[in-house]
Amino acid sequence: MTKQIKVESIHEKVYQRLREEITSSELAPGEKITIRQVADMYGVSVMPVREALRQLHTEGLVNYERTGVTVKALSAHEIQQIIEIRKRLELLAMEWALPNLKKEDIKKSEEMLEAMDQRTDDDNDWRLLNKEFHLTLYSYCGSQQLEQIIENLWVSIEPYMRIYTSTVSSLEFAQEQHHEMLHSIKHKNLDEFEKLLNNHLNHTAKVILDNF
Amino acid sequence: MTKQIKVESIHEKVYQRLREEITSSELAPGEKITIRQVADMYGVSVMPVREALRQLHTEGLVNYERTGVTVKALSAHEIQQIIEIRKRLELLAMEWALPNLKKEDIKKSEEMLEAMDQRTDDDNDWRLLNKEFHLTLYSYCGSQQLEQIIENLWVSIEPYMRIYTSTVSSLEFAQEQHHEMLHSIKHKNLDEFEKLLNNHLNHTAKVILDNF
DNA sequence: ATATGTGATATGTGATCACAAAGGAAGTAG
DNA sequence: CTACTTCCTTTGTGATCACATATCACATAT
Repeated sequence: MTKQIKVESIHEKVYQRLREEITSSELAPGEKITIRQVADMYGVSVMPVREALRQLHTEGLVNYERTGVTVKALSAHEIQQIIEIRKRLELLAMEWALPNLKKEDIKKSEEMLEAMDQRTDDDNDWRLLNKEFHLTLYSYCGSQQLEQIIENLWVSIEPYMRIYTSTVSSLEFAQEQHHEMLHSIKHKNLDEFEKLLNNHLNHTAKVILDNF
Repeated sequence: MTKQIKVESIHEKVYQRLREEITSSELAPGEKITIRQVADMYGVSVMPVREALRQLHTEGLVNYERTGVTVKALSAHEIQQIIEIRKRLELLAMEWALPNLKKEDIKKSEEMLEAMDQRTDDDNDWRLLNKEFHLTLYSYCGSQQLEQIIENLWVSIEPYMRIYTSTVSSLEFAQEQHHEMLHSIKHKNLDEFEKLLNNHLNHTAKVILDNF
């Protein structure tokens, strides 16, 4: 038996790091990225940075322009569209996940929610937990492809979620909705979940767009 | 006024070429790709090939394994799931496209369909036209993101569409469905379109999976 | 003073070289 | 004859160098 060693290549690390910086808005939408600058900053050559940026470009997080690379900026309309797409796909994911969800899985999600209830004072913490909460539920859908698409959509609007999480009342309202959604999941009530999900995402969109 | 010159970089060309070879099954699912081999074949260095493969990897068309890169092979279940995702997203695309479709756009699609009627004897021709027919309609949806996702899904199962297009009776049946779908679009009847689209994709899935 | 042309800088792209790790082949011990 | 070890080949990865093009600044001419 060989112990699988996690060998993470440099371009993978750079990719993860850049992606984190984009989603956390350390690199703001529209900001310029230069390959050599990133390479120097991380103490690597330009090669891994190029591959990382190429991947981010394919995922739609950065734009290659005539000169330089910039962090992709979304219009209000695009954000609205992405949220609409999420409605459809996250419903489908839960549709597929429901039969696979065991009691202990739901129990785990409930605990996660309770942990989040205690973190409504820290945007950044809550934002990460929120992502984990949703994506964990969808991960039971049994489709790599669907999971991947949903995560990509999630990541692409994550820079704008700061607008959402910076409103304290939103977080507490969102937690209410989360509890209701999990309740509907517990009772395998997909129609109810659909309504709640749509409300949840409508509210998310509204808060973001009102403060855009 | 500057006349935008289309400067296509080498990695872009390699990407297009490899993607075409994969979707047309010249490179079969599971087949091994080596960077240097591709580089030599196209008379370029390994660099552009690496970037092209990285992009294809992000799109899910190739796998990076411990040694070598292979063309992604889908299971029957994955194909079924992708088609299910397509149902939801293509319905959404058409929902958004309907208000934007002008009479002349529909007229153009009708002409495309009629051209396809004459090509049911040539799988490959018909396959390309079929893709163009559908994606052109969706292109009016007004969402780059949605278009991109749909095209990616389309491309990822395209290698398996040969199974579908190699059945002559399928093509003629598909054409009937296409005419019906376009008819419902012409009359802005989204509910009807949804039914037809689902039937169309169910049939596609059935033919592929029966001959898998 | 403004506009145009020219040169310098910045930056993405491509080629080549070197390296490390994995897989396979061959040789040797039991 | 089998199994294990060793060496070589394959192959992806990363670094460095060279190049082309776009942008910007400055100078010069009208």
